[in-house]
Amino acid sequence: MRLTTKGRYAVTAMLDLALQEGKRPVTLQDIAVNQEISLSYLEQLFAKLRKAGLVRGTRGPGGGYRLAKKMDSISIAEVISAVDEKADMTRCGGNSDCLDGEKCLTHELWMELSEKIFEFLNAITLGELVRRPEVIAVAERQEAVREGLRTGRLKTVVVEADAVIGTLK
Amino acid sequence: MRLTTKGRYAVTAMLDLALQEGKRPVTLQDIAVNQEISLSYLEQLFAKLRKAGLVRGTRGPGGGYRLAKKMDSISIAEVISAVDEKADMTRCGGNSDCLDGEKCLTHELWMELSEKIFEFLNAITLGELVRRPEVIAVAERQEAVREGLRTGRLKTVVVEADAVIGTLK
DNA sequence: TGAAAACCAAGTAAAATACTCAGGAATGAT
DNA sequence: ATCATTCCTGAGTATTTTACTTGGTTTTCA
Repeated sequence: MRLTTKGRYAVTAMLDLALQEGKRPVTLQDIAVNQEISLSYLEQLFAKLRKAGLVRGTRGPGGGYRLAKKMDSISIAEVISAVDEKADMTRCGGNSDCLDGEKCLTHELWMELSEKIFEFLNAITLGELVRRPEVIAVAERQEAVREGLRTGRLKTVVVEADAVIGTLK
Repeated sequence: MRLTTKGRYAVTAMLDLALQEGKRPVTLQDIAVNQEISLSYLEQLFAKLRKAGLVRGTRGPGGGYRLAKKMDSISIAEVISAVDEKADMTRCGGNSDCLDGEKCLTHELWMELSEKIFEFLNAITLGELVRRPEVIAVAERQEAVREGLRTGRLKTVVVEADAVIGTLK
């Protein structure tokens, strides 16, 4: 179980989806603006999430992404595994032949730690996160912005922000 | 607390030192051969370990490295922190202003996990590892090889291995 | 028909990792 | 004294991963 910003991006995006569950599908454009992740990068991440059976996309206007399973049965570990192709790790990648066909000195230690991390992340679901007070608080702030966008009050700001992002990235 | 092969190299090398504690100082050349890590890379890692006050080097023939503290008071977390310059992590690197000066959705989750990993690794010392049966087993095998080297029985093999490593790396 | 969205493939810039190379400086053994 | 051994230092490099860009194609609603 590796821990990178890539996995974090995926979890954040999935959480965004979970928070909007029940409403219309969420577009990647929407997530890109909200979580400040590049749209094309999100597309790549979602290709993997889709292949892992975690999300379903619908095309065309009004389309977007939805969770493919109940949010209470999607663990954080699942999400991270979906996007983190289990890079070789060079040594101790899971096989016990890390050093000349034998276990290296610290083999058991890393396996133990990896197991602990997995257990921790596997015990937490998107559903649980959605119910956490601090997540709700952040989500409400973001929802206010989103609402502003939809009613057109902040349209100008967004177009400008979009232009800026376009020039920056 | 990041987890990379770099940190693993460092822990493995430190464990090697701990296993030889009480005998003559261990040379990096020795570790390089035993753990199959490049000598120059080891030198860089040990520069950091030294700056962190974890090892002491003595120069000249018969020199090498020794632990600078009791092995029971050196935690794995300490070793990893010493070599892993806390790369920015781009988001959620520890500061709570990961997204426009505000916490991002999953901020607390990552902080919580990071804390858990640290606790786990901080609770394990080199001393404990040295006493683990599986470590002792691997160490004994490696010690046999080392012994062979010193008595000269395997000298040729080593010189050859060295030459091969030299051409490969 | 056309815009909005997912989908797809290839390429790229920046950063981190894992080294190499080329020395210099201290120290023990001869 | 000199030499081999060892630590120590700094600069450079190859590879990999991350994060992103570009430029499309396809589906679907209106």
